[in-house]
Order: sequence, then C-alpha cells, then structure tokens
Amino acid sequence: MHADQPVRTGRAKRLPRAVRERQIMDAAVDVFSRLGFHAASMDEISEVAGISKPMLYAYLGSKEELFATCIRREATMMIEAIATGVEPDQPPDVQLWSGLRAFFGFVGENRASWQVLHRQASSQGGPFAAELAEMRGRAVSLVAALLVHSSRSGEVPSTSEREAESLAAALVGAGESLADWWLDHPDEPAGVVASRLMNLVWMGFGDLVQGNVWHAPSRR
Amino acid sequence: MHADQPVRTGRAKRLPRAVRERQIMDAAVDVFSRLGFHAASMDEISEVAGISKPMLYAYLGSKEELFATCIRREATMMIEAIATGVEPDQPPDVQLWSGLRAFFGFVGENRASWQVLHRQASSQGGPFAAELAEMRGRAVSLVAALLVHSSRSGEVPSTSEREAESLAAALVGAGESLADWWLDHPDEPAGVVASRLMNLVWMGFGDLVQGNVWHAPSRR
DNA sequence: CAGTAAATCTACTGGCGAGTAGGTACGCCC
DNA sequence: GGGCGTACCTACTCGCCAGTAGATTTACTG
Repeated sequence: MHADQPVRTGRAKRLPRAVRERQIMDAAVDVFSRLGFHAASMDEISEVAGISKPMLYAYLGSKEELFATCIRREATMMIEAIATGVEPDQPPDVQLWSGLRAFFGFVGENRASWQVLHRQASSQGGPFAAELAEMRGRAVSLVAALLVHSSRSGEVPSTSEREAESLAAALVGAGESLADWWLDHPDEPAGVVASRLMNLVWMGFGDLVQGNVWHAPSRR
Repeated sequence: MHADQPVRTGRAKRLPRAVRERQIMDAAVDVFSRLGFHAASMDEISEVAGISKPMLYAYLGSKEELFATCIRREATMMIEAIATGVEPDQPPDVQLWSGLRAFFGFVGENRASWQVLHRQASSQGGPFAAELAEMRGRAVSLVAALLVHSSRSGEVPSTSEREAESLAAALVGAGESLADWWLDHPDEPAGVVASRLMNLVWMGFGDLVQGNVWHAPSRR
C-alpha cells in the first residue's frame, strides 16, 4: 500500500519541491482510490499529504489536473511493469502468460493504483476517460496484435482487425474483472489467479470442462 | 433510449402518483447514466422529468434512495431478460450461448440502464456497490454453477468451487467489458458480438488461432 | 358546485468544498 | 547574522446543490 503520512502537527518541515510533489501524489492516489474523484476533497488530500491546501494548488494545479496527473503516473508504472515482464521472442501462449503474470503481479503490489486506474478513472466522464482510454487502448492493441500474429502464423488469415480488437477488449475486461474479484479474495497468490485466466482465454471452457488444462512450459 | 420529456412550461399536468414515479425514474436513469451519481443534480433530474424538485423528495426520497431504487429496477429488468432468454434443458454450451445473447440483447436495447448499472453503481462506494454486487454475484454464481455442472457431467470433478467462481467472475467481466466496447462500436449487431465472446470463452484463443470456431447448433 | 385532499409549485436555508489573498517562518549564502 | 527567496500557513470568498417550508392549484366526490 501507499503512504500514510502521520497526522499534521503545526507547520510541516521544509522540503524540496520534488519530494513534496511525490508525497502529494501518493496521498492523492490513496484518497482518490478510497473515495472516488468527486467524493475526494482537496482538504482531505492535503491533510493526508501532511501539508496545507494552497500547496496542492501551488504544486499540482486544480483538482482535475491533479487527478489526471495521478492517472498518468500510475498508468505509466503499470504499462512499464507489463512491458518489462513480457518476453517477445516466445510463442504466443507464453507471451500471453508472461503478460498476465506481470499484470496480476502489478495489481497485487499496487492495489490503490489499480483502484484509481480502473474504477475511478473509467467512471468519470471528462478528460480522464480519455486519458484512461488511451492507456487501455494500448493494452488492447497489444493483445490484438498478438492475436492477429498468432493466427497468421497458423496460416488462418480469417481473423479481421475488428474481431481481434473486440476479442482483445473482452480479454482485457476479463483481466480487470478478475483483478477486482481478487481484491475481495486476497489470500490467493498472483500466479494462481493469472493461470486461471490463462486457462480460460487460451483453452476455453470447452476444453476445461473436459479436464484439458494449459501448463506453463517448464523452464530452467 | 429512455424518456426525454419536453421542456417544462409552467405547471405540470396532474397525474396519478404511479405514473409520475415512473417518469421520474426514467429521467433519473437517464441523468445518472450521463453524469454519474455525484455530478447529477436533483435539479436536473426534476427538470428532465418535467416536474419540480419537491416532487422528487415527496415520491422517491433522498438522492441516495433514488439512485438505489434505479439500480434495483434496472438490475431486475436485466436479470429477468437473461433468465427469460436462457434455455435450461440444453447442453452447457447452448445454455451459455443463449445467456450471452440475452445479455447483449438487453444491453443493446437499454444502454442507459447499462451505464447506470455497470459504470456508475460500481464506482460509488457505500450502499450502491452492495446493491450492485449482489446482482452481479447472482450472475457469477449462475455461471459458476453451470461450469461446475459441466465438468461434473464430464467426469472431471477437479474444478473447485472457488476456481469456478473466479472463472465466472472473469467471464462476467469479459462480458461487461465487451459490452462497453460495443457502446463505442454500435454498428455491429448484438449476435455478432455475443458470438465473439462465446468463441473466446468456449473455444479459447488456442483453438481460435488454429481456425477452430464454435457454431450455434442449427435449429428448426 | 362546493369541499377536500392530493399534486404541484416558488423560494428559500445551510453546508460543503474548490479555489485564493495575503501574510509568516525557515533555511541558505555571503 | 542579516537579507532574501521559497516553502508554508490561516482564513477567507463564492457558487453549487441537497433538502425543506409553506402557499397554490386542480381533479375528483358527493
């Protein structure tokens, strides 16, 4: 979980701007994730951050700007985590597997980030949805590309761009939803959750109900 | 789409309570779906409904109560639509298929309802999430039961309750996400979208990239 | 054609929260 | 240690919106 600066007591210690900004962002992500955009107040964010309201405005601008900045930061962290985790030279199923593992790993380590990204941002109409949609779009395109590539290499060029995109949207949604479910059942390890989704989208119910499951190729 | 009562002009015509309540609910769903819970104002709802604010409070209580009532009404309609569409005596894949078709059919016909249910309700904390979670839970349990039953009949009793539930959560999420994607690509017929998801979750990518697809059994 | 009760209105209050004006203290550098 | 800039604060304004008090109209009912 993120920061929980101790309660304010009088004046805050002087700190360089960069550090304060970081603290403020952490506090903002925390509060936004708990309360949502509208219900979160700048007063509360400033309190959690351990400074006073005008500092917020001096450093991060308006409430909307602050929120957008949060989304960008968290989204970037997440995309980076996944991009780092994926292994581009592997066959399609292994690529998918490593991507899923990286995704669930990130969510497990950064629950507040995930709340802000998924729940809050997508439910606000304004510029946030756009911000979020763009990063979501990147994920969808990535999966879609993987899918198209896979079917090409299998000499079955029937998969249209559009179909691939919608399937990718469904997959990303399944991941999001499963991540939410996971928040309510946090006792399971990330790998188990990831492998369930892997089995669902790679093998399908049709195979699963017959007892056919997918296994990660044993490495090393 | 739902109601768009013409603009207020002076006093509204006298109507029996039941009718007015219906109008108000329609207006509320419309406004909530467009703006979200917090951004929606009781003033705007009353304006869209073609009556004045005290009527809202007289008939539907506070803003929160109104919102909860909306969720209950729309969720009930949706569950009923799906329950009506599913065919319980069929094999698992056909049951899943008819459920998916009913779901996407409903979303297509009631976009505002869907917005309220999925986006708005899930993003507000408090009593709404509970309301929504319960109806979502019903859907998940249903799918989970179907899955467990399928694997039983296939003599493969390995599927645990918990695993089934998480898979069901993923499937429901995939449906939700694909429905959202569909809102941005409304030119596709519901059946096509439904069949894509059916293929994804029943066959899996593994089969799809090989060109194996699922077809509805030809009927009549 | 009253009489009445339900349906409807106008016009307010009270509070919360975004954003700001203007001042204070703290570290730093010569 | 005295200036000086910047980090920081207290204490407001102002608008919006949930919720209400109390007057007013209008359809039935006898």
